[in-house]
Amino acid sequence: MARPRARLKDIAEATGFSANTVSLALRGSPRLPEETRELILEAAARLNYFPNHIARSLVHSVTRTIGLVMTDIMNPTLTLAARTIERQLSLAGYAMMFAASDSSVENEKRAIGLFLSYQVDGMLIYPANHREYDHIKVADEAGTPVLLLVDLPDSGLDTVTIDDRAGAYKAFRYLCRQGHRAIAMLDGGRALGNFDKMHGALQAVREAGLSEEAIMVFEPEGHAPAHGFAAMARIMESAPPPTALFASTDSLAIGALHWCRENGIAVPQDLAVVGYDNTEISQYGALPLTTVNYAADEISRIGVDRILKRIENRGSWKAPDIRLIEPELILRDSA
Amino acid sequence: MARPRARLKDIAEATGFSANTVSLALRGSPRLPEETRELILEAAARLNYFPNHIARSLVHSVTRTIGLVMTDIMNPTLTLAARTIERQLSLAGYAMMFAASDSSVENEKRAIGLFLSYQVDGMLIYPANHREYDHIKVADEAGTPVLLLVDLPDSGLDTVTIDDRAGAYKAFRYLCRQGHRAIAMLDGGRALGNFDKMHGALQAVREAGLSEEAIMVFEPEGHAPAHGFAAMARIMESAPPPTALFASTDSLAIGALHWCRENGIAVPQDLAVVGYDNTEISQYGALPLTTVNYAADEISRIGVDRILKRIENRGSWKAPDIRLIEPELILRDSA
DNA sequence: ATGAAAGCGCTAACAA
DNA sequence: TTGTTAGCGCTTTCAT
Repeated sequence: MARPRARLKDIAEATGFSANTVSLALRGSPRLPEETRELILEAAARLNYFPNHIARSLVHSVTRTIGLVMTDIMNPTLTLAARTIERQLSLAGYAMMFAASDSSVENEKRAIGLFLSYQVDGMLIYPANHREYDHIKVADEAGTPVLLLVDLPDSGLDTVTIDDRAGAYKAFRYLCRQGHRAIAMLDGGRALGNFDKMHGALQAVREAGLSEEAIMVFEPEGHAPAHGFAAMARIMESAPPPTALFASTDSLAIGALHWCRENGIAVPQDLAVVGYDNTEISQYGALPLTTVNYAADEISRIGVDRILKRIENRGSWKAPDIRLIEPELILRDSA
Repeated sequence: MARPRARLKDIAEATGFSANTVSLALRGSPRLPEETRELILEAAARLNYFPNHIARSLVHSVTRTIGLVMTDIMNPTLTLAARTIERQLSLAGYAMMFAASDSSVENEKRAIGLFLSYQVDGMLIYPANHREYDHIKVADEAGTPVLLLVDLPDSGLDTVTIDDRAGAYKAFRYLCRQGHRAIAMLDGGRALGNFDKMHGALQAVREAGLSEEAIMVFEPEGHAPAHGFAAMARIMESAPPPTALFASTDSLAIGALHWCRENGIAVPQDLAVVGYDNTEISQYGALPLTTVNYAADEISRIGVDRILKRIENRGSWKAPDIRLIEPELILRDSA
């Protein structure tokens, strides 16, 4: 029980061949006679052998592992992204290591350091902060390809992400066209230095011929539904109260809806609500919620493709590439 | 740019010491003079050195990595579990590899094989099927500790999980006491060989002095909200229709609620709904949903603790331990 | 057709 | 206090 695992050497001794021959046989080398190979494969099966990937990695300096660093997997968008990424990697024969930063740059640094020492072949990063990303650049420059899933302006890093400016623009254009003139914007990104959605909102409001004051900005104290819930009390105290709400994530929107339900605000009759980050949960979630489709699935697929291509190219690498995917509104009975 | 990473040897050459001394210095050996250590640390920093964990793992036959295999991370319960597990592992200085089986035993086998060849120190498994688990036992017996997050009867494997029988019992006892006599049970576990919830339901119904026919069993065609949605059409066609619904996961319940909303069924007035697997989403989710608290958080914490203890004990291992956590009902305005 | 030897980057045992 | 040697399990020349 729990005897040491079989090694090449054990198979070698069991069959009378050398470790080298065993290695060749297991990898199906054509230059070995049928007979020899079968003998070895049989012994391997009998000894319950399976290869030690760690040793192989050490020889090749390639681990076929990639690291995924995310802020918080409880955010349904990121959950979906994580799932798709794992699937794609698995199909490509890569293993995935996972770490959560909880939006803390310190945690993110630690995770990246961990992954580097584990010699991952590349990393997909959903960064904690839009301003502090030197540690990410350093990793990339030291030779471990990094792909960002959020656009960090001027980072010079490879990126595949949603065009949040365009997404917020579409949401606000839609609300303006519905006649709303007082739109609350519950925006969790500002504190982390992300003003993309704000810029899109402003553009839409301006194009509609409205004053910028049509947008009432609020910052939640976190990203969970509870924070959306808490913020609503403040929001609805405004005079006059908004007739529409844009929430920068579905999680916040869900909390906001909960507050409305408890406080007798009918959605969408009394308050139109637009979320951001469409996921299965909200799609089938019995919530009167129009959302901007973050398309986490699509960026994940494209992102994995991209980084694997880069890893497999090794030396030859061109300019960093920033790919923005434009999201669409998913209309339901809201707004 | 992308020059090969610095190794101990490089620092050795840069400082004039031997690789061994450098290794000692970097690990803070007390038997080195202050001066030497500083010299070496400085050079290491200058060369941007960080340790190659792969090489270290090869020497120690210990990777400080554990593998997590789950059916589907989109299930909010499992999302929460994954997060907690990652956190706990990270605190303990372990890295986590992740793989999803999508409830396919084939995928699960592949994932486990992958993890074994990556030499993980242990695995946490949320199994795909309640009957086929030989491949899991084999891994454990071959010396890689496995901890199950679902109880597989007679598996003889270490387990930390929710007592689903007790959970379903409480849910049905509650519904019976509210006067319900026709309770639909949307149960996604049966197809996979899990009858725990069914047993709990039967017990409650019997104790209430009702016939077993008070339970109307339905099997969804999958685990996503969409499957709960689809099943509802069949469920509400029954004559007479049920006055209460028990859904074996919150995802199914969410889909069911969506169907109710689209079909003018008021919850909980027309139909009481009890879900299973309480998560943040449903807690703040603006849904009139009573749920059984799966306590994914708690089992994850206990589970990680357990497996790390076992790993660190190495040789000495006693009888397998099955720990059942009893869930509670989270009442809201439903039922 | 098969084997011997060297080496991936690191650590541990033993010398000096 | 520091260096030398051997070896973790595997792959890769290069011999035979």
